[in-house]
Amino acid sequence: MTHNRQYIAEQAKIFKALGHPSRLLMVDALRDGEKCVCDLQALVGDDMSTVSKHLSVLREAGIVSTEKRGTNMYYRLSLCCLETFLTCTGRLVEKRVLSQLDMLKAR
Amino acid sequence: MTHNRQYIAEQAKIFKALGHPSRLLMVDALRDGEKCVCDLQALVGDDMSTVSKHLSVLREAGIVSTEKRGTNMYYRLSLCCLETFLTCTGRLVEKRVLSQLDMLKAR
DNA sequence: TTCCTGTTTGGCTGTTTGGCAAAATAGACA
DNA sequence: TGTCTATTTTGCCAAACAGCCAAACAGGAA
Repeated sequence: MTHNRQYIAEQAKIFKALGHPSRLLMVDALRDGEKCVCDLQALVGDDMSTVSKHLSVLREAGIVSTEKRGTNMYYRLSLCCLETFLTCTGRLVEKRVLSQLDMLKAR
Repeated sequence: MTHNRQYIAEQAKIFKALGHPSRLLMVDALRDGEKCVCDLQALVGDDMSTVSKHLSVLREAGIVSTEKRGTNMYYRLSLCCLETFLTCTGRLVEKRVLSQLDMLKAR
């Protein structure tokens, strides 16, 4: 075992925060630079209040950080190492989709 | 944006599965080799049925795979690239804990 | 000051999750 | 065959979550 339970629980919080389609979509979008809430709202299409709540989950997990400039609040990624992992989980998803296609063909 | 929504949703499922302390604890333990359900049950301490349910979540997300040998069911990690990401989120957690300590000291 | 705009918070509802206990299942082995 | 033993499934309840609307808030502009 690598870490103790407290440690694990904190890390789980990070994963949990990433474990929602809207949140992951926003995080993914933030990979190419900061965005204001309005941008992200346009991206996911939910109610503004819903988006804001999702963002606060990401913020509390330490995945994004914020800065208010002028009238807007800008969110940017503060978890740097997503890149490789997203690539990896992406591959897993692809592999799974492919094998499901195989199963369909096999019937 | 890297992927489409379906893609993102599938990836989110992976993160969501990792986003529970017991599940992450088990996944972490599986990093040094396969274990049977009884081992994992001893590790997390929950009811056997609860552990089994957690494991099925991990299995459906494609994070672990299973093999029945003799009387036991063995679980092993099938998501290979956790290593680096866990290290990274671990660092984030550490940094956060440290800054919380600073805040405590500053009072 | 008031108004406007972008964002967050509070409250409500329906849905999902986590956990235990009990029942069901699948093999192994006598 | 029957009986263990390890695991999964089912049923239930409480707690947490997701989403919307409305209200509150903060800062800039008039």
